[in-house]
Amino acid sequence: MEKTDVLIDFEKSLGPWIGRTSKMVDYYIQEGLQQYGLDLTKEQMVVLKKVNDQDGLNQNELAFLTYRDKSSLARLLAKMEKKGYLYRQQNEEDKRINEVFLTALGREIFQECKVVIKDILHTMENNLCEAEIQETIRVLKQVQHNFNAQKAIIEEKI
Amino acid sequence: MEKTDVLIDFEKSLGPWIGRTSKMVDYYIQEGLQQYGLDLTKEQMVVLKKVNDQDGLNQNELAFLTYRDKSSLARLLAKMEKKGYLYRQQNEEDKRINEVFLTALGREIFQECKVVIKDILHTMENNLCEAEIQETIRVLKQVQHNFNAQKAIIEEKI
DNA sequence: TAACTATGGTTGCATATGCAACTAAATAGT
DNA sequence: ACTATTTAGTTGCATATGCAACCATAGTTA
Repeated sequence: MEKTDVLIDFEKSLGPWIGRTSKMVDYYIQEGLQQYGLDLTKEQMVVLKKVNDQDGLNQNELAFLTYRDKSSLARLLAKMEKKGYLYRQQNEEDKRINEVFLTALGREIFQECKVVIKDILHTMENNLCEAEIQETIRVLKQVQHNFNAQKAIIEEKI
Repeated sequence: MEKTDVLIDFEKSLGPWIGRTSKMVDYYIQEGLQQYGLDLTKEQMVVLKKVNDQDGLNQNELAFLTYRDKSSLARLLAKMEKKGYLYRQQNEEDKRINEVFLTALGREIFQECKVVIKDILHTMENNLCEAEIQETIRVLKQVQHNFNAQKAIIEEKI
């Protein structure tokens, strides 16, 4: 009785559906990159995209923008640097800072990436109209807002 | 010009929003479990829940139901078994199969988990009405369906 | 100037993940 | 009955992750 109760609540909640769908998206991005023969993981792709959008960001900024811990970002950068997709340049004014730039190869790889991303996004949005998509994004933004608001409340108490 | 173009498309697409929201959910679940002093990760919680819902499943079934590789599931089970939350029992008929059961401790831990889950789901759905939530779930299901359909098309070609 | 603090980045550690190669057990096919 | 194939589970390997402790540089304060 109680068991069934919880089960039903759970399946009618946003949480599990968001998680599962996200996992699926990740999987197909990974597969897409592989099919195009790109030596790049999904996570590295996210970083590549951000650096492509904006050159010269430092590691902390990039970590924030890609929703990662700075240590995790540092390790992604190290791998991508090794592959020759980007390089880190110490800032002369403030020697603590590394600014990140794409190499020519990095820019090239990203151009190929875009095709994969476009494919995935296109597939995802089959049989969905623009209004449904935008409405869903609005709900997801609200969910994010709810978490942030909750966090603010908790921190206020401390 | 082209750069801005891609940026806008991307931010108006479902993909990134689903991913970010999912990451946020994961984060708050982890935090919630920690705050309640539960020695359990989010992934272990998912497994705990499935086993609680249905005792006696084998590892392959559990892997499928929790959307994981069987190797990943095996390692989660090993950790949870070590903590005494569950045990694996070899099937007598078919000695290849391990059936998974919760211990009394496992059931107890799960009861505490439920509070955390409920809290998170409740927070997520603030300022959203039931219709919005169900509509969003419908869209997410459609996205999953689209991926499966796409996969079927590709496999057909092989 | 010396000491404290804040900030950017790295490293150790524990966790989780998928894939591929493997073992052992069960089943099918000859 | 013997061989081949399938299936359940494990293990090695490479990747990614967050947290906490750490180092070096910069900025602040006494």
